[in-house]
Amino acid sequence: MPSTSPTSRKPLARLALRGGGGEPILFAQTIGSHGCAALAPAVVAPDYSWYRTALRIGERVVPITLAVDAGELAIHADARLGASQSRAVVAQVTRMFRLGDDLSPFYRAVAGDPDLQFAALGAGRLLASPTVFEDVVKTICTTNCAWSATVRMTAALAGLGDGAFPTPERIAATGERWFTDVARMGYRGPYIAALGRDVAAGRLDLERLLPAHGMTDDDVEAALLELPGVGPYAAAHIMQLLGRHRRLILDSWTRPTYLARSGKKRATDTTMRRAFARYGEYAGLAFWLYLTRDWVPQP
DNA sequence: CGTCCAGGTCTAC
DNA sequence: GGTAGACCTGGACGC
Repeated sequence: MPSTSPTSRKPLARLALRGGGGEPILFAQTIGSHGCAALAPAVVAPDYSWYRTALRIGERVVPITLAVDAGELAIHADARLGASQSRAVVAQVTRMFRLGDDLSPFYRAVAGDPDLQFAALGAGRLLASPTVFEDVVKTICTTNCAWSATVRMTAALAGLGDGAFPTPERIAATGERWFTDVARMGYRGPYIAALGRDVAAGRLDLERLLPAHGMTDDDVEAALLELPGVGPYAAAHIMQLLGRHRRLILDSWTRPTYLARSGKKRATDTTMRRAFARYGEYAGLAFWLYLTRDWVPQP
């Protein structure tokens, strides 16, 4: 982990910190947008000034560091790459930040909203992992356990992957005992092993859930709910990372946090959904930002 | 040392 | 379709 700014070397690429509608993107708010973004092999700088993870470019593992340089998103790669490999890095970073997504309709919707208008400065992009597979596995590792267990399980998984998150093939080639006995994932072990096998064998294509493939929210949710270990909470969480922002993430952290933020004594899931329904397709994003607005200091 | 539960899900009614 | 009970793990409690 670099202890100082990594921007001393020439970046591999620099991308505009603008979304698909020309709206601004705050780097710190994005890399600090949710807890999973900081799970291994990724590292978030304590002051949110850089973000580190590793990509797979063909057969290679390419560690990258992202930071803001002269108002742009600078990508530093700890490896010498050819032109097509560099393009692959840029494509994956573009996907992680979902630079093509246009959040400006959401920003217009929160204008004048005392709770959420802060977001229009460039918050609300929930950082995705390099692959949907990584986000699905990590999300399953958040279920029914303390956050410390999520950190432990995902760190063990990252250790399988030569520096990057392990491929489905690598997981498929690992005995199921490893997940339970070494990674200590309990009953989640068989779920993760089965996911790796199904993706590696081509029976399951998680990357098709990306917005580019034109599926409806309902279809994506149904496909996610088919996955072992993915229920309503996990599906909503993964959908947020896919840029599908309608579903509210409802779990043992968001529910009490909503009460604390709103000052209400109690609120059912239906009450919370109704309270954010006016944000339409951004209801889940509005809910998440309402709960996490003070995570990263606002500029 | 036992019980409870944490960023839930699955199976069986 | 809605609701108990079980489920790995390990840290936080109460006794």
